[in-house]
Amino acid sequence: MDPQPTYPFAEVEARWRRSPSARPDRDLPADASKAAVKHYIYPWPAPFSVGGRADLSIERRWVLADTLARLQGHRAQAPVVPIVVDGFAPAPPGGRPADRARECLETLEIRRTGEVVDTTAPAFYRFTQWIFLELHLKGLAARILKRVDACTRCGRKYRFGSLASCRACQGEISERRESEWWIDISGYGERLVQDLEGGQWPREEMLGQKDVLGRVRGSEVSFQVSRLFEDEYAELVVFTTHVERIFGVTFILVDPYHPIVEAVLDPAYEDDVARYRERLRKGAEPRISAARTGGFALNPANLRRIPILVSPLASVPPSDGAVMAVPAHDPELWELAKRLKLPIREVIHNDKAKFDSQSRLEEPWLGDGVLTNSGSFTSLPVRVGRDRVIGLLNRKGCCQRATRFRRSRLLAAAQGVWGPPVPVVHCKRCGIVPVPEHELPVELPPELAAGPVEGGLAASKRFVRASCPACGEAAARDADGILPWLGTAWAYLRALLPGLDGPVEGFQGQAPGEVRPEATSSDATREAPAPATPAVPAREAPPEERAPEAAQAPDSSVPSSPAPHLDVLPEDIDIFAVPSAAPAAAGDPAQESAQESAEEPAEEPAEGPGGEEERPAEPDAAAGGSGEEGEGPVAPPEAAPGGEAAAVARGAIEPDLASTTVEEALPQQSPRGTPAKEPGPAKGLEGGGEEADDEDDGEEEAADRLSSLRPFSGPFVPALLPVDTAIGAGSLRPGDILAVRFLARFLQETGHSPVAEPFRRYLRAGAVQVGPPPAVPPPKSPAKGAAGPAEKARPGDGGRGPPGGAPAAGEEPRSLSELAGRFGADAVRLCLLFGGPPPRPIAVDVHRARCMQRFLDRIWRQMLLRRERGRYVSRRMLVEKHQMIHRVTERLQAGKPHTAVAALMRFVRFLEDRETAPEDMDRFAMRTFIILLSPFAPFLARELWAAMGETDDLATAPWPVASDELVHPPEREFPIFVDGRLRDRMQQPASLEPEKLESRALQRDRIRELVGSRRVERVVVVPQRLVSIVLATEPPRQG
RNA sequence: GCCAGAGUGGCGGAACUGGCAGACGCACGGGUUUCAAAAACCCGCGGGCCGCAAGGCCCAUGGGGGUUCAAGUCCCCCCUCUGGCACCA
Repeated sequence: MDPQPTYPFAEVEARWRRSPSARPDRDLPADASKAAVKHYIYPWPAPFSVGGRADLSIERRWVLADTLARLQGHRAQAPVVPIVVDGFAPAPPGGRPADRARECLETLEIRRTGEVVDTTAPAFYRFTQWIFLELHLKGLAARILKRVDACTRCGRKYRFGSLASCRACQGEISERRESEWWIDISGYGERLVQDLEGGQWPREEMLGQKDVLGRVRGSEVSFQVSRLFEDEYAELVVFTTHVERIFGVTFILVDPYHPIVEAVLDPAYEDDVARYRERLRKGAEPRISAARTGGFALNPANLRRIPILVSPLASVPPSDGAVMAVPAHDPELWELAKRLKLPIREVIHNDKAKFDSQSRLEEPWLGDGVLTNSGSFTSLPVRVGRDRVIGLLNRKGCCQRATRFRRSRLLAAAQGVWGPPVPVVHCKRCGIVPVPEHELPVELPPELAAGPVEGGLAASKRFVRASCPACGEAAARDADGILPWLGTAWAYLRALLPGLDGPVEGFQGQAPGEVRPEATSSDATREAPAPATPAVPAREAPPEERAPEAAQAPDSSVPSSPAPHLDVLPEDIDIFAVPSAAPAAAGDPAQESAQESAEEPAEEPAEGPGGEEERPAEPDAAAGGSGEEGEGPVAPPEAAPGGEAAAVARGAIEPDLASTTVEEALPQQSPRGTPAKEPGPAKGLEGGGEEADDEDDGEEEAADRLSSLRPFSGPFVPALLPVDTAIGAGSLRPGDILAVRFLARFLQETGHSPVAEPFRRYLRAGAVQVGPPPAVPPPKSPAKGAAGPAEKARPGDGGRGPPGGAPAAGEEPRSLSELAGRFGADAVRLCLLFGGPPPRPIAVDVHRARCMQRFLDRIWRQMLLRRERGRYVSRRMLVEKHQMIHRVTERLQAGKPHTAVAALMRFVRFLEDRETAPEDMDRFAMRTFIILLSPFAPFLARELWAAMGETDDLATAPWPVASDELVHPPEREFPIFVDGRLRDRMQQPASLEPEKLESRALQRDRIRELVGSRRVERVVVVPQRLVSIVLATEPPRQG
């Protein structure tokens, strides 16, 4: 035989790439109503880093999407497959990701719909910002100032109060404030959980999301609280899952920074609490500890006065900063009570518990039991008691059922994050003022357009300087960056709105009444909003030039000038100054040494100055700007002294768990805590922590402020949503998906999107590692393979033996284009599909690519051979063919492309079988095979198609349908079991009646022999399947 | 610690609602071809036992119990690993 012909992929690909009809991408049709677009496949946006990557995870998603889309294409549909590149994600910058993505798509012959969407394009993030504003106006997004501890040496950040010195470099820890924007989703939790059931979520994803949301059902109990010698009462709401234990509550713990502390703290205890806080911060206090506040609460059940203490134990979820302590039934509280000599009162009795001679509990009882010491509820079982207690307290008006969610907020923007700027302005007079819609986008300054820069937005003075859209006074732009998820979370809508790049009514920047004074004029990119290639004028503001503190900061343990974060403000706008009368942090210089991190800790986003005092301060205040650095007209004022200390002194104490300050309070941070009322999402946040029981009003009011624009209202949006198949990245955490689902709900509620659930089906595609498996895991092989093959494994031959150590040099340096160049695009596609089940991570390497290439060669040969000789089609061939159709179709739709490929391979194997004549495959069979092949290996398929002389368009050739009759042939083999063991088989008509199957089975020689003289006790016949014979147990002679 | 998921040949992995375990691929062994090698092609390939052979039997889906005519699949206990949560989103 001649040397076996091989598939000349290079030549074929070149030919088809050159062909004008081969342009792989397409646009949404102009007229939606005529279009056959019915199917929407959405590969999750991803960062697309530039340069050699050892990771083809995105390509895997794209190929999977493309393969599924091609299948639909054969079903007379033009599926929509947008490609979105998330440039803001923390990927190494240094190029135009969108361009590289385009190249890659072309290489792999992936069809996309429309242009590659880049989240970093101002035309895109204009709407990210717009959505952000909608969230803000609806009262869901609010700004919070948060304390963090940061290492003064390496900049690493830690939770406030958690450490005494840097875990990584032992450097000194100092407090710093950071601003963050959070979205309150507590009102959406219930629906987010419920609607999981309806969707086609893989079990794992569903559980993950539920887990992240962390729904806890319980009750809220309000306690009257007061200072020691005062009669004035305030209210404290405590969440608990065990109301029935209310009679056992002997004290109350609150977070050391809980706002209620302010209300109840007795002057006599002020020092104690302050010291306690400080000791906690330094790690000098154990977790199980507490300090008295001198405040008391009234137990509504038995009207006893119980002390209020501050303790970190109060912040353990699901509690949100206050717990009613029942020490008798909680180990930690038990220990605390013992230490502080607080009373312990048994309320759940069980004889199994340990009691001392006076029948007092000897250790906390955690199990079940009946209520005791509980007034009229005594001796009720816990379950019953709970309902009764709720009933009682409810009548007293101090208890209601409540649901909490562990994740009730989403981080939407933060200081130092590289992302679209938060489109608001901070004005001394008006507070937080949204940038008007028509001024969107608020573009990134040029030095930040291409990638993150140390110090972030706040470092750009020109950016920060602005004027208040409301009053026209000088103001400062918010310097926080919006997190990547918010951009990608609406990208599936963007892809259906091709016009969104251009002018959109209501959004064009240069509207008549535009108020944008000096701040704008210097900003080059401002003028050209649209698709914007922000001509980056080579970093006009090198980071070094700004902020002298940065230079002095790195290792100085000396507190630098307090709060350098104000250096970004123009000197004449002293917006966030704190009353200079404030006790200037006198007490505590250490707290003030906020400073920038010179080097970024690897895992934290770039972090900058900026961030201001909470609460737009009273206008009369002025903190001196010492004007350290007079670059241009902008002189950074000196920071307002005593940010934190002053705040504390004024009593503006962080309401959230220990470490955050709300600027516009999120509901659950109001002193009362949050009643996360089920049905009503989107309570107004405005007005600080005022109780929003009149939700309707709040909502209406908010609605008034929402945008009247409907930019997302193209014809394709209702036609194609929800997305039919979303292909998520393996790296997506459940919380990320949750965020997208939340946003979808929000957009639906506000009338911007027709669907609340964005995805009909969700597939996850795991990571792809390029190259050979990481290393030889040494512990693995020695035990078993010691003698045989392990010894013989030849390490030398071209990366073969998987455990054989490093593959031959020269083989391995790889990239997508190199692989595609050596083995062809189809082979790479197959690698990505065949590598394993989508959710799992796979590897792609030269060896695997070659295997796929070999498979393509085998196809090539068979098809050439049969094109010459094929004449007829046998029944055997038909059955094989239809089984292949059935398997490929079903497996591909099921999201298991690797088994679909296996079905193709199986068929090819059948063709190669000796028993299969070269003549046995007619033209139709070949057509069918090629069509089935084409979603997986489009180049080869197209070449074969042309070689067959077919002239119709392969891409839209109708997908074959498997005939049931042939998939399940009329004659089949029935296994026969005797006593549960496979003993014989017989060929019989598939639909033979059970009775006949039974009798024919019993008549078989082999079965008669096995049965012998024993009695047939039972025969189980499964029609279409098998016969199972049960014999009576042997007569008991050898028993 | 809490919650969830997964453990199948030497490897990646198949197996629809309980119904012939190991599809497909790799690796490995033998053979054909070749001066030789690569490539290609053919045969074999979970383990053990009986048999010259055809063939047959037994054991095998982390371990141990159970339900069933029948268990990788369902139930209980245990072991191991992974993921999520708990200190961050």
